[in-house]
Amino acid sequence: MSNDGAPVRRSRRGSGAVTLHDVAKLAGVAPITASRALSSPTQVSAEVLRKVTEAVSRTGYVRNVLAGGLASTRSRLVAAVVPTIAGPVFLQTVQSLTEALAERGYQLMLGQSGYVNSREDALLEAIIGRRPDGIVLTGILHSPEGRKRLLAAGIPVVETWDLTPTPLDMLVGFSHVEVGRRVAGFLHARGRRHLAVVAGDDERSRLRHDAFAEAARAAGLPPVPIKRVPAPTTLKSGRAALAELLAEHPAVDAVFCSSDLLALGVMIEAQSRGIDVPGRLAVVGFGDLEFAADLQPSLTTVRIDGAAIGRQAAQFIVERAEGRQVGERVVDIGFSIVERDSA
Amino acid sequence: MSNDGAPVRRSRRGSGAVTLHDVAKLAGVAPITASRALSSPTQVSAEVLRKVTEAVSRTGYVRNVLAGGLASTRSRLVAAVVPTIAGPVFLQTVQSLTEALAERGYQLMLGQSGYVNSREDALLEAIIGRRPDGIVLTGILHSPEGRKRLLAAGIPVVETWDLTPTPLDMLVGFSHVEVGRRVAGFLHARGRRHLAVVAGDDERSRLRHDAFAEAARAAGLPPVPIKRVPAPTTLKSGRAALAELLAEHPAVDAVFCSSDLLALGVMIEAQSRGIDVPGRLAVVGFGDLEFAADLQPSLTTVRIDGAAIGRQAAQFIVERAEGRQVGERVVDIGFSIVERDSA
DNA sequence: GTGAAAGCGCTAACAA
DNA sequence: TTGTTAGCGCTTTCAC
Repeated sequence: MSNDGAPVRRSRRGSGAVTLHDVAKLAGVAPITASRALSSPTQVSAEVLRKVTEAVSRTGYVRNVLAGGLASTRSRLVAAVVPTIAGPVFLQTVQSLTEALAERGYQLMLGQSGYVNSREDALLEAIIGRRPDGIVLTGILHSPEGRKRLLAAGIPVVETWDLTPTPLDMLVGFSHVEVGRRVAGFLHARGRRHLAVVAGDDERSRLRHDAFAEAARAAGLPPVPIKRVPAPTTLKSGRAALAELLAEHPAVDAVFCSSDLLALGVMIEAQSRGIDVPGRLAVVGFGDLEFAADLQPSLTTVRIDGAAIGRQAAQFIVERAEGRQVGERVVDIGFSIVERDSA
Repeated sequence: MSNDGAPVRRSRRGSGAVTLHDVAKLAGVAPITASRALSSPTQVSAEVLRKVTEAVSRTGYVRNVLAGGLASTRSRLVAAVVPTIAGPVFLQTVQSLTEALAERGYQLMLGQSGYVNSREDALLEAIIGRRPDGIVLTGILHSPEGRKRLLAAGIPVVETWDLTPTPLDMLVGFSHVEVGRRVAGFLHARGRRHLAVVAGDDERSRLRHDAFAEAARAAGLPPVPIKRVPAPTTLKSGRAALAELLAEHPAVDAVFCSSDLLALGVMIEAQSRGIDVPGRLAVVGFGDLEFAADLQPSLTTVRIDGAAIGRQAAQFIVERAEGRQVGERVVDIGFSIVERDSA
């Protein structure tokens, strides 16, 4: 032991965990070599790889991604911002995003912006502070300053669930206007004449329903009453909205709802009033949530492939982070009208 | 300019973003002083605070939390592990957890373990690699090695949604056994004699339903048939399960479901067969999801305050991270039976 | 109240 | 293929 006299100045700092240095020492190589053995095994000799692998498993070493991220300016962290995770709409997207990222060694950090933009600033600060390799935005960012900050931070941004005319950066979505038009045409073609809307109070649903109303007008149908309910939408507000709607517009024979949950509420209210669906009233939902097919009657609805949105967003961000240039930066994921019994 | 001769070796590394050094220089103080102005403003003079604040807003500086975390060995990151986020059960918990953490300057990183434990190892590695200040586990961690690794990493762990007899560390939950007993008593007291169960295939629901069946037996009721459906539970599987159940046990007059979604499926199937609920069949759900109160008939169910679980978990972890010792490390959040029309 | 020095644990850049 | 050096951007420790 060469501990002769001089005090062993073991620093009190640090986590005390096994570091790459420990592993390297045990394997008899330089730290950088151990690092390479872990991140690009093909670049080291078989012998080194073996020794390092063994040292890792003997020590239980787990790489400190924070330190790695600091050194490489790549955090392998992706932030997802949703209004709230509690609405079932974006769940599939968040789920598939998490999975697709995890498969490639990235993690998801979750941020909830709420439906008001008060917390948005603090949220952005928290996100930018982590230097994520990308941000996935669901729903449009409210404030122009927010958009500016994001751009200024140089973080790749994927906006989803909409096809905005002026994307910040990358975009995965579909046309809400087209949805509105197509559903109006669908109902019109099936002989419905008194169309109505029950909708959550958010930007995207407004796009759909303005287009819906406009298409109805263009087809020569009477004006479309629109009942707005606060976001997030609930079964309860669907029931209440139908009650109000029928009181004011008894002739209504078709309702387009901005979510399947709302549609379920409308159907339950109709049923409890003895109104036949679809005989007397057609109901169309939005989202094709898992329960839609199994309702009685089964729900006709607009299907969005939320999981595909998540996967595509993950791919965009990973490609960008790894320096591969992405060709097309806007993807229209499309939608389809799933025709079932309720309309 | 003292740029005489010697080349200005500007490194090509780094993100190019504004750093604390830039802010400090602009404010005319040392970096450490700028750091203090930002993290503990009370420790610097008013003058310094003013200058630093101004420099921050002029440069648009956002602190690099990765670097801070590396230096302080506190990442201000908390990992949440759920089987899948797509089931509505844990949503409230994840939502309130995210919010409660954000309020205290912590962020949530989301991990999905799936209902099989194949991905669990990779997930744990990814989590530990980020050196989170805490982990919130929902549902028991499957493998003993996983438990060992977590403990070895020295990361505070909060287990939720259950009251395991041998907690890893901290615990926020309720007794599933007690739920089963109480619901059995509830149905028995209302004159039901032929109890049955429709349940998702997970550990916690098994606890509830074994206790439910046992309580029924103890009360002298006939054996309780249990229909298991794969997790995650769906409306569809609820419908199918009731159909099977009635075929095999036509006398059944009460069904306890392991989720509200399952209960909704059971109710819809009953309705489509002309079986009166609650007259001929009582239905009890689990979770008190937001739609439960507005079904027709409204759903009697077991209410768990998922948001309270999230808040308490956040508090546990933050207190631990900030060195404050937590007194009681196990909290029983309780539950209640919400009596509505379906039973 | 303020600052200088020394890392946190890792990887980019350059060299051999 | 492997190693040396010099940071990444921040905060701890210790001194004034």
